[in-house]
Amino acid sequence: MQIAKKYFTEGLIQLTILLSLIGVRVDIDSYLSGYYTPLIEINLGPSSAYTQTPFHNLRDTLDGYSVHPKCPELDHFFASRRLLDEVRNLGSPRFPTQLNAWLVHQVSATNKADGGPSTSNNTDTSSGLETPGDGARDDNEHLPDNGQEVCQTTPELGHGPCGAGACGFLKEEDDAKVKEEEEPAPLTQLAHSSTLEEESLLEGITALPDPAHHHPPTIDIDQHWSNLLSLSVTDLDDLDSLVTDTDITRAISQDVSLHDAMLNSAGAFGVAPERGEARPVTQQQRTFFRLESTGSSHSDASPGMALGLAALPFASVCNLTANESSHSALGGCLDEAVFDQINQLGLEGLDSIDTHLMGCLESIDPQVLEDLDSDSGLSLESSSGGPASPGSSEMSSSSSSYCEDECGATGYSSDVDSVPSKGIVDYTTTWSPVDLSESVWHDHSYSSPAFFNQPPVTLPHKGIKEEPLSDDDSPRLEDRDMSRDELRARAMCIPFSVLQIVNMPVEEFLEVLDGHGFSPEQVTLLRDIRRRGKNKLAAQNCRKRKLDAITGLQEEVERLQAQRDRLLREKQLTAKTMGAVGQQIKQLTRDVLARLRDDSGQPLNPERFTLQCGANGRVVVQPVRRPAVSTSTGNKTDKRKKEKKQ
DNA sequence: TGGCCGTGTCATCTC
DNA sequence: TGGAGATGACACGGC
Repeated sequence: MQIAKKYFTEGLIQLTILLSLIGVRVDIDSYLSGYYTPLIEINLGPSSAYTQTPFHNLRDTLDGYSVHPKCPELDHFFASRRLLDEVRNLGSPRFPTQLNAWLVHQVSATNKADGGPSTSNNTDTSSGLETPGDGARDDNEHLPDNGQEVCQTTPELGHGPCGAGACGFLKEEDDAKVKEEEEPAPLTQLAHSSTLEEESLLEGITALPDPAHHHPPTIDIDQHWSNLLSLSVTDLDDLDSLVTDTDITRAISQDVSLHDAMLNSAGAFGVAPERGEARPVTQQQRTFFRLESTGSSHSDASPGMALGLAALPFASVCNLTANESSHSALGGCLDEAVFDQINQLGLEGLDSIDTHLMGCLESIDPQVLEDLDSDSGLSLESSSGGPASPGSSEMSSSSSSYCEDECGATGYSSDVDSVPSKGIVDYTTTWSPVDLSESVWHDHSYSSPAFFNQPPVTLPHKGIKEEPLSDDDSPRLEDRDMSRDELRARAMCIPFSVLQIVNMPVEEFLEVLDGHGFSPEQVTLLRDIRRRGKNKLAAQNCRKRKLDAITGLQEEVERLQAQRDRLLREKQLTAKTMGAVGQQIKQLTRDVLARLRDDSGQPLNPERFTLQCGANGRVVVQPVRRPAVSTSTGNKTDKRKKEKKQ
């Protein structure tokens, strides 16, 4: 249960950080303007298709900076786009409004405590966001009544875990808006948006049960976390029931937003809802946990997995190899804790397998190796298991440097259907030298959003492929499901998985080559596996970049075409304007000259005189200078014409 | 059955 | 000099 609490808490921390980050960087476009903020790295790390640098590389850099050293601009561009997509995918676009509501509440409390003006930066943040969330806020504003009516139209608030407490928030938001219209919001409040939103989030979780009592802004966050951590086993076990009792019937008709998820999560944290339906709550819970995932979009988490898994023994979660939802539900929660366990495993136990290795080498069937070498169609992915199979491999079990889930490239993934969960589990337990007695679940696949969107592993042709076999046929089935490199490595009794070989740092890889007494064939195979694996990742990223480049170029073409059309229209308009102005000048010149008289008292002939405006502003009447001096070419032409006439 | 697409792999280049 | 990444090209399988 401690583990579950830890995961649960870490998930909350991640979600809180995520929300605060979103709230801080309300100007999403700023990410596209050249900033290279840690936020990008944070979001880029676990999910970027271009960040195939494992953690062992990131840990030696400035918090993961220089992720893509060879192409930082392009990487940044893609990372920014990815970040933008992630922010947009977080839920309905109303979440900034709700965050602002928390912020308003917090600011108000702060101001009350400080005796300062009760203002809000709601306008500032909203104006900077330019998101549809403003529209949602406007919808609330346009309601006939505030307060209770707002509660009814925002079921996630009114009937959620906090009840009137949430209404109090919105009321306060409305009040803040009224005050905001009266006096400008101080810009300095923006600087506190991150902290305020984090505190507001915590406050929203813990203080919601008591709507009449608002915690002061100086509330101890540690106390909140202590309260959260103090949830007993029964509390956690009852979370599902609590959640499913929540009445969010009205929320069914709405897109699940970040705010929806948060409020429901708050309801799960010890607030007994009054009534409700199970399905929409579960849906929102899924969204909630998706938010705290590693940036991937698990769209099909299994109902009931959200909080139920938190109470499961960790090993049980790990063994859900065929259940993608397990990863989607608690992936973000588990990752960090999982890596802690990964770090504790290490490669120390590898030294003890040399004896076993030698024994295996002696038992290698030469024919097997020959068959393997004759096939170049290596399939690294098939052995990795992919994100669809959480129990993919034990790659990260040797050290944190092998964490593929957190830092592996999220490029294109393939062969999910070829991922044999059964084979993987057996693979990790039968021949891996690493102690996996704890059944640590690591997703060592080349994590990809496409992977997460894929249905669970039970694919049709896979089912056809897995005909019932006797126990004697199981090894052959595993061999068939494993990738060729895995088979090669297994046949050569190489005590590392493909992903281990691919993702371990070069220093460790060289140490492995030197320190384990591998034969030259084994060394060659290890190098080939590593090369193929890395090249596979590189190819995936290369293709991804290519597609993104094509998309970017298409957008650029469209933009330039629009710009060209606009410039052409401006040109035409300018020409028309110039023509009109010229006509006006001519008319004015004629009028002026008609009013002027020469020495003989006759009006000036516009054909012979014109008006010239000098540099000093004086207007001077000048005789029209006819082109008396023509070019030599013109003279020649005239002469020729004359000669022809003659 | 041919075309398209995604993917893995190899060869090669560059850093 | 070797490792790693990038990328074009090719093969293969699925649709």
